[in-house]
Amino acid sequence: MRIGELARKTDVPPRMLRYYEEQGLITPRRLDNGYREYDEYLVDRVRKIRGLLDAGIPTRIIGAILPCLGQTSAIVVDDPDPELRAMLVEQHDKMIERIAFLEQNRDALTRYIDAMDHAAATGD
Amino acid sequence: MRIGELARKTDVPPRMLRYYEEQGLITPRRLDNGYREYDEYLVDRVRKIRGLLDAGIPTRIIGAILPCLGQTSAIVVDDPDPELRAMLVEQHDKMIERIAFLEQNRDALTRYIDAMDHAAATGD
DNA sequence: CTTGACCTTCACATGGGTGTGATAGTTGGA
DNA sequence: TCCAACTATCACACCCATGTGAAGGTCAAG
Repeated sequence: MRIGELARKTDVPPRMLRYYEEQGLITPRRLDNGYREYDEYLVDRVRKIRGLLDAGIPTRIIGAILPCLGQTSAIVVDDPDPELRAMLVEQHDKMIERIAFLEQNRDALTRYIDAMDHAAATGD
Repeated sequence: MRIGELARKTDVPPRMLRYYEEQGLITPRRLDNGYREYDEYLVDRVRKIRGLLDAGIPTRIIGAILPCLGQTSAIVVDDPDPELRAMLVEQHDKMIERIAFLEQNRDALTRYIDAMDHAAATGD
């Protein structure tokens, strides 16, 4: 598919798709026109990129860990690079932290909203 | 405490503490010198701000939800503003999304790291 | 009284993600 | 054939979080 369709499917503007390409996160083929041609699997990939960006992870890091996030992890393991491993562990730990933190705040918001609703239902 | 001590305790540079103040996230008292004086409870608050920023939440939103994240939620509920409620629910939902997303990727990283370790332990 | 560590404000810079517009080439249908 | 919709590249600009440095005030210790 071309860039417009991918943009529609992922709700990510073409401008950003080109930017992610520039950052090395996606590498579409080119048609004879020069038009970018995206494979279907890139839809998922772009969604993943968006999620990671929204979670505050910069493209540099995304580029590094993206190849390791596929469900078919068995294939990719061939060079036991200790530096890569350290980095993955680091990002893994950061994610755990973020999750715990967000869970806390999610619960706090739940409580607050419930309290609002309760206050509105009983007194006023 | 003054800004330097708070900076040390929270690992957030003074520059950023002033910035958060400018954004309305913290409001320290002033000594007769003009020096900022921070209460102890602001340590936690700054840590919360950092966590939210790290999670990709902009200061504008942080300012809006921060008053609702205290553990003493019972006190603050007095005006049942429906707009506020809608916003809180929106942020709450976004947090849930982020959590689910991060959990997925955390698990993917876990699997990948395990696979690396396994590959290193058996073959080479 | 001076020095050094702290604080103040102000301003300018930078980096990353994003928006927008100019200019131009391609394509497919009326 | 021409128009509309798409695409391409390039450039400029914006917001936001952050760094950095200048110029100066406060204060405690020597």
